[in-house]
Formats: sequence, structure tokens, C-alpha cells
Amino acid sequence: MTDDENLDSTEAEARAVESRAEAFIGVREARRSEVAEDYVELIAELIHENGEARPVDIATRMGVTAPTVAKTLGRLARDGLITRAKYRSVFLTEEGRALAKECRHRHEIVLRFLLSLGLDPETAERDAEGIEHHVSERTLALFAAFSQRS
Amino acid sequence: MTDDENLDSTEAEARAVESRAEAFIGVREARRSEVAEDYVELIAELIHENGEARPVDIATRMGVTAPTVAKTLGRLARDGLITRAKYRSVFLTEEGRALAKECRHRHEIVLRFLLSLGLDPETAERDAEGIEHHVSERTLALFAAFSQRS
DNA sequence: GCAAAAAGTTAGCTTCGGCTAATAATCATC
DNA sequence: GATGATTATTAGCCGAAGCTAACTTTTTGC
Ligand SMILES: [Mn+2]
Ligand SMILES: [Mn+2]
Ligand SMILES: [Mn+2]
Ligand SMILES: [Mn+2]
Repeated sequence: MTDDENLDSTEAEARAVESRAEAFIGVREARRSEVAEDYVELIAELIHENGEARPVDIATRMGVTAPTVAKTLGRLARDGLITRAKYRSVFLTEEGRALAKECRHRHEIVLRFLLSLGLDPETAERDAEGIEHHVSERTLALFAAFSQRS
Repeated sequence: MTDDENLDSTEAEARAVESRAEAFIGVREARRSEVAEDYVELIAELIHENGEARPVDIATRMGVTAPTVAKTLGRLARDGLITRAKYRSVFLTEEGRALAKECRHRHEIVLRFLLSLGLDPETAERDAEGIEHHVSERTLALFAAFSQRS
């Protein structure tokens, strides 16, 4: 093996390592918004169906306790996704509404895709709830195209 | 609307809420093992390729700092997935090896599936790294079948 | 309109998974 | 085999996201 080859393979290896690290970094970044995404999506749905989004309804649907919801809503408010008044229901900001819409759209595409693959609705819903947060724009487009075509 | 209808729709609604909550609970549970899964998978790969898994190599590939690796390895050891001696490389336990094998298998199926859908390799690797942790056995089987067939 | 139930909040605890700074051990090189 | 570079560990910080217990406010039903 020449020195040149050695250098080349070392550099190629370095690029591979770097690119792998970037994948993990990207996943960690996606992870950071998962909870916020699920909350705004659910809040939008509750407002649409019930006229309002009450913490108690968020809690039962998310399968967490009321204090957990309270704390999370605090973060959402801090991040400009919702507004709220003490002991009152929650409202989405413009930004929150935009995020909710985007999340609902993504959720539906992923769900439809899994269903069109032949998955049962229960499992499809369960898997979609997790997968939706880790699907790039490109993948989403491929999912949508597949469901359409099939 | 009769009382009966009212009761029925209320109970159906309650079941829907319950099932939704279970989906979120399932996703949260999957989330709890994501880091461990990625680590054992990587450790197995490093041992296979380099003969040993050094914290520094784990760190560069995961895109985190050395202390983060040290702390995570502590949890993996506590959970019986690895063994280690101070200032030495890491080894997988029987259980760790089993988990690594399972994760590698799942990772490959998800990756191949995304590639066979027509996704570019870079994005496929990135998305697979996140999606793999949220794919049920059933979905995995469908993914595998699809890649096979196409 | 009051009492009980339901809903919401607050305080305080836990674990996880990230970080920096400082220290310690190992390895490589001369 | 000393020493400088690399690698590993420890201590200590932080925020997210869960929980229980205790308290307050609002809503409901008589
Ligand atoms: Mn989700
Ligand atoms: Mn969703
Ligand atoms: Mn992964
Ligand atoms: Mn993986």
C-alpha cells in the first residue's frame, strides 16, 4: 500500500466518520422538538373538535399527569407556540398554528403511507406517532407519492 | 339522539382516547432505549472493524464529547449491556451483543427500505438512524418485504 | 348560593443526556 | 525510561420531561 493510498483511505474514513456524526446530531436535534410537535398538533385538534384545549384533555390523550402538562405548556408558552391565562384553556399563537398544521400534514402522510403498505390501523397509528418526527422532506415526498400511486 | 346512542358514542370516544394515550406511551417507552441501542450497535461495529471499541471513537462517531460517552457507558454497564475496566476499551455482554445484532438488523432493513424507495444514501442514512427506533415488528416485516420485492 | 367535584397550579423530587473544566492514566517517541 | 500527546475519568453544571403531594380555583348540581 502506497502512502497516497493510505492518505486517501484515511481521509475517506474521516469523511465517513464525520457524516455519521452529523446523522446522530441531526437525530438529536429532531428529538428536541418531538414533544412540542405532539402537543401543538393535539391542541389544534382539541380546539377544532371541542372549541377549546383544556389541560385535562391534553393529559388524558397524551397519557401523562396534569403537572407534566402544566410544565410542558410553560415551555411551549416560553417558546412562543401558545398563549394561556391561569386556570384557563390554551390557545395557539400564529407560530403555533403554523407548526400544528405542518405536523398534522406530516402525521397524515406518514399514517397513510403505513396504511397503504398494508399495516393495521392500530399499529400504523402507533408507529406514525414516532416515525413522523424523523422523516425528512425528501422521505415525506416519497411516502406521499407512494400512497398516491398505490 | 337517544341516551343509548349518547352512551355508545361516549364509550367509543373513551376507547379512542385510551388508544391514543397508549400510542404516546409506547413512543415514550421506545424513546427511552434509543441511546442505548445506538451505542451498542456502534460498539459492536467498532469491535468488528477495529478489534476494540474505544470511548474516543464512540465519541467522534456519535458527535458527542468524551464525558458524555463516559456517563452513557456507565448506564449501559449498569443495565448489563457492556463491561469495562477503567481506562480500557468497552466490551459487550451476551445481552449487549444480542441487542446490537437486533439493532443492526433493524437498521439495515430500514435503510434498505428507504434506499429502495428511491432516497439518496445520505438522507436515507440520516432518516434511518431516527426511524429505526420507532418501527414495530409488523412494519419492519412490511419494509423487508417491500425491499425484497422491488 | 353553597358544597362537593373537577380542574389547574405549585413545589419538589428523579433520571437522562448533554456540556466544560480539571485531573489522571496510558501510549508513543526519542 | 522520561516526557509530551492522547485518551479517559471525575466533578459539577444545565434543561427536558416525567412523577407525587399539597394547595387553589373553577365548575357543577342541588
Ligand atoms: Mn408524534
Ligand atoms: Mn402526531
Ligand atoms: Mn439510531
Ligand atoms: Mn442505528
